[in-house]
Amino acid sequence: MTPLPEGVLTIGRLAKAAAVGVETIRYYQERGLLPVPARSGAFRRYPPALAERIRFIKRAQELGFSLDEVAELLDLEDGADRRSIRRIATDRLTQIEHKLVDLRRMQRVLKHLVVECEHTDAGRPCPIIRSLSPAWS
Amino acid sequence: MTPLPEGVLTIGRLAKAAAVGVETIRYYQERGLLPVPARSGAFRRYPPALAERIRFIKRAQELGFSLDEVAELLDLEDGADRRSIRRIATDRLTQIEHKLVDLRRMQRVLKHLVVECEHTDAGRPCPIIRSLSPAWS
DNA sequence: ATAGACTCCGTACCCCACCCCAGAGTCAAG
DNA sequence: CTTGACTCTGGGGTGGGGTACGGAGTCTAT
Repeated sequence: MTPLPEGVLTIGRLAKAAAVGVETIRYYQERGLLPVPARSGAFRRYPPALAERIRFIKRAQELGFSLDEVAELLDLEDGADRRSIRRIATDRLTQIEHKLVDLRRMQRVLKHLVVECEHTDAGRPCPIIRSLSPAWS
Repeated sequence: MTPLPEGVLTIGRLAKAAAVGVETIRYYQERGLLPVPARSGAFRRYPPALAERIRFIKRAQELGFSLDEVAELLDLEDGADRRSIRRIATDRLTQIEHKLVDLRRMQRVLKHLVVECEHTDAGRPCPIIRSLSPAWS
């Protein structure tokens, strides 16, 4: 089970090299993120360099790109069309900034409610519940 | 089609009053977020006050609570067990703070990359792509 | 009595990025 | 040649929060 022709990997070895599951690789192939591999018999055979492409995908995901966005990035991978690449990155940046605004708002409201709840007379209604009840908005 | 006994709503009218879909109400019932309603014949009959409970749920969702968390809050709705209520709220707060840290990291990295890309020689590889390629990490 | 609006229930489907399984086939080492 | 590790395909499941469909039943106004 050593790579037969040197430098050719089975799907399992590629998966290990890229630290992903076998299913992930088949899935990426279906999504068009990886090239359709050569076959020897029924088995897929991969060049080891593909592990780098998979790690590229994983890194992009960690930055919050969806697989569709990653596919776009891969199409532009030669780096020639810098404007398009920047557009994808800035779009993503805008989404992140919107999400940050939302989360900060939630954080502010909840923090306030928790503090208020701690400092409110036990006899009176809990401010957290009260804030959710329509009559008190 | 006016409410038959005064102050009793069909599911459709309750849905309209609470500004949600009919399916949402049936779904909430299944999830245990709403009481099993009385029936007149085969049709569910609701007291109008339930619209407030539904709006409670929707408000809680806007603060980022999951339906499971909302169910917990509803169990504590009388507001007596303030400690438990605060625990749910502070748990949610912790989740939000973790998410904020993640998003700020993504924002920082992407911002940096976009700026770098703008100020880099067109002849040299795009820094955004380069940053995703394993060899350059 | 009939049209049309509403409701019933169950089931299936949406998105996303996979994971898991069964059953059959394949491969290399001992 | 056998063993055991690997791979193949196809299909289903996950979670979260619903939405959509469709045939049948029910209600109300005219």
